[in-house]
Amino acid sequence: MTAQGRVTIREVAERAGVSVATVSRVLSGNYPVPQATRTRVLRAARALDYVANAHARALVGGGRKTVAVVLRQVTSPFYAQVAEGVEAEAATHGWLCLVGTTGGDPQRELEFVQLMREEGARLVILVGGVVEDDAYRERVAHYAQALASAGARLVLCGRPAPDPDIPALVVEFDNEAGARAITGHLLSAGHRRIVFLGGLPGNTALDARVRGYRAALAGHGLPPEAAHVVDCGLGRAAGLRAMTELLEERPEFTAVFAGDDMVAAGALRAIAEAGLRVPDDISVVGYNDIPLAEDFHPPLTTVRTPAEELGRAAVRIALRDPEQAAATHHLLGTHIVVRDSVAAPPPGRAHRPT
Amino acid sequence: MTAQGRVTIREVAERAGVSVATVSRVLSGNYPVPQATRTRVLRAARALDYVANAHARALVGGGRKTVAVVLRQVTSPFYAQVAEGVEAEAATHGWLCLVGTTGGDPQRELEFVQLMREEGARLVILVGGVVEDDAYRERVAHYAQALASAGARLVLCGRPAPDPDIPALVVEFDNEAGARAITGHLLSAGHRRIVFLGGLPGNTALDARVRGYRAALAGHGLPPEAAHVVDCGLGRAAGLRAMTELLEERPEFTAVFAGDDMVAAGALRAIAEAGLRVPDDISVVGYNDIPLAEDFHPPLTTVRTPAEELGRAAVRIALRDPEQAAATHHLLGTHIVVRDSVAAPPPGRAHRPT
DNA sequence: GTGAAAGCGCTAACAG
DNA sequence: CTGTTAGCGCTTTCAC
Repeated sequence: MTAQGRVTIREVAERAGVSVATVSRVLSGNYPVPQATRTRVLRAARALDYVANAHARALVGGGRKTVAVVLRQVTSPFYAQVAEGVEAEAATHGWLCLVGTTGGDPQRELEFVQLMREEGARLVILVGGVVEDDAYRERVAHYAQALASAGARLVLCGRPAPDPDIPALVVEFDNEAGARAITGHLLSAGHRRIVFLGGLPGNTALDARVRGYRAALAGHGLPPEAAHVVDCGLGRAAGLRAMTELLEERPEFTAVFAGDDMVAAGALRAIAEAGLRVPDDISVVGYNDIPLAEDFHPPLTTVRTPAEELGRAAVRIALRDPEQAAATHHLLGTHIVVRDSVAAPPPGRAHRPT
Repeated sequence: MTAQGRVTIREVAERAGVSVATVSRVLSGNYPVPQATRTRVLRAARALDYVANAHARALVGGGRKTVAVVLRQVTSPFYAQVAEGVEAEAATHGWLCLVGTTGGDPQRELEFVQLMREEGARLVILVGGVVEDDAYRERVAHYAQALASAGARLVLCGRPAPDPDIPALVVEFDNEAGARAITGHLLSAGHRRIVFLGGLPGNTALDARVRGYRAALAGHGLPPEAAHVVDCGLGRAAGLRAMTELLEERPEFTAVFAGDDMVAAGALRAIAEAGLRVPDDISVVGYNDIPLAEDFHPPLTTVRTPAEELGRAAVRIALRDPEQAAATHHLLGTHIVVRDSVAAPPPGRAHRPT
């Protein structure tokens, strides 16, 4: 059994001396029931500490609405904030929130989505950039179609819809604009040799940032060769390693644009270990403005992506207008938060040609 | 309906030209079925993209095992790690993991536990210290009893069992020992005026740390008045505010023991804003060793509490030996990780009497 | 007003 | 080997 000694509606009915139908009516509260019986039933339920069986309820149709979030990991500050946003907004609407993590494994993602179909989730939210290959497109198209045919909806947060007529709602940040802006900030400070640390070719979020970075460079009249992208991927460890190598091999840059704040953390550490100072010797900027970015040394100038708002928006939009929401694309804005990790390049190194 | 167009087992049966029982049997795989029919059924299920209805399954007994974690918030690095541990261990066992957040509100905690009872969760894990008052004790006793009578189990992570014979499993860190050790570390460096920042009277985790702090002081032959506990509560903002005030009013201390790493982050910032340096002017230690603690300025010396392991242990122990596990108390060890935020007190201030 | 009864989709006897 | 059937706990017509 689902639970050995669980109290059922029948026992409540017996104790209250009414039928199960009456108990159901009282508990659902969607049907007029005279005050007298009402209290009798309530008292019985209270006494037995009765809780309804959610599965039975779901089976017959009145189930609790469920939203599922799928992320790579909850320990990433950024993902955690998105999850919190989803959870908070879901709670607001009285929905239940399921969280699943995949560790970045497409197989586990698939299993989890399958599981959510079984559980009857009405909303499945996939969070985070991915490498967008054919396998991905096919997989997501399948999710969307399967979910849709069961009356559920798919939301992609920060990852692209594989096909415009796939019934999926896309909500993401304007990565390209954000990257363009922060690169512009570096440019304005006088930097010309800026390396982008943390590329991840195929990953849509990172690719967009790289695009924005290149666009800003070009917009400033710099030649395409001025761009220097290091494809080390994300994470503090990657940033630390890549920056260390870069410092040894080709230190002819004055600023670093890290793919996200964790990469920036690693880069900062590498620079410190090399005996250099930020921002005096090298300027560094990040992306996302995670909660502890201002506790880095020095406090990090970065792009603020309101992650919790992303999560909230995802469920809000999906719930607000189901029909219209499908197959639409929502872009959330970002802005720069200036702290202490950017300064003018050191005198001898500014404007130095390639 | 639970979902408009959801494919049911009956449709699969029809398409495969067998009975629903047969379909159920091949899908469950717990009953011998000849290869021929087996493939026919599988093919039909595949073609229809059938997924079983988890609620119907749960209703009849074969439901998926579910574990629920309840935490204050997922954006706290520490809680996030615990949640990740629970999720990972649950996934290992093929269990589903539900995450609920309360924002610290007992009312929401109660609602969530109720919800988990409805959902038929077999394991409910409450994470994080709380203020232990009569209301709390009563509430938890009720959870435990209700869960137990439904064949489910309650696990308290980092919070005390209200009563030894309440059927709840307790798994937590030895806060007192950890606090004693790190205070000892400060003492060994020569500090005698150490303030504990982040007390939260009634909160069992913090109270234990304060006890460890006092014990270490006493063990070093210092009088009880040497202890100075600032009850500012947890969080970066609290640490920042409290430290700022402290620096203005009573700067006669040489080291700070922050209740956790977030408080330490705030304290560090306050000290920097006051124009003082860590560890030259003031030493600072934290608690928990969150992932970014080494990116603070300076890298923070702190107590490592393996949070993910706490989460894993909670489910592992609960699952391993249900009978024995109930009403037992498990203490997980911690250790100091030394980084750069502690030094000897500045010459003029060491050993200065009260 | 309230009860009896028909399922929701599935599994597990129990027959055949 | 496979089909029939009886529920799991609940909501919801449909009668009384």
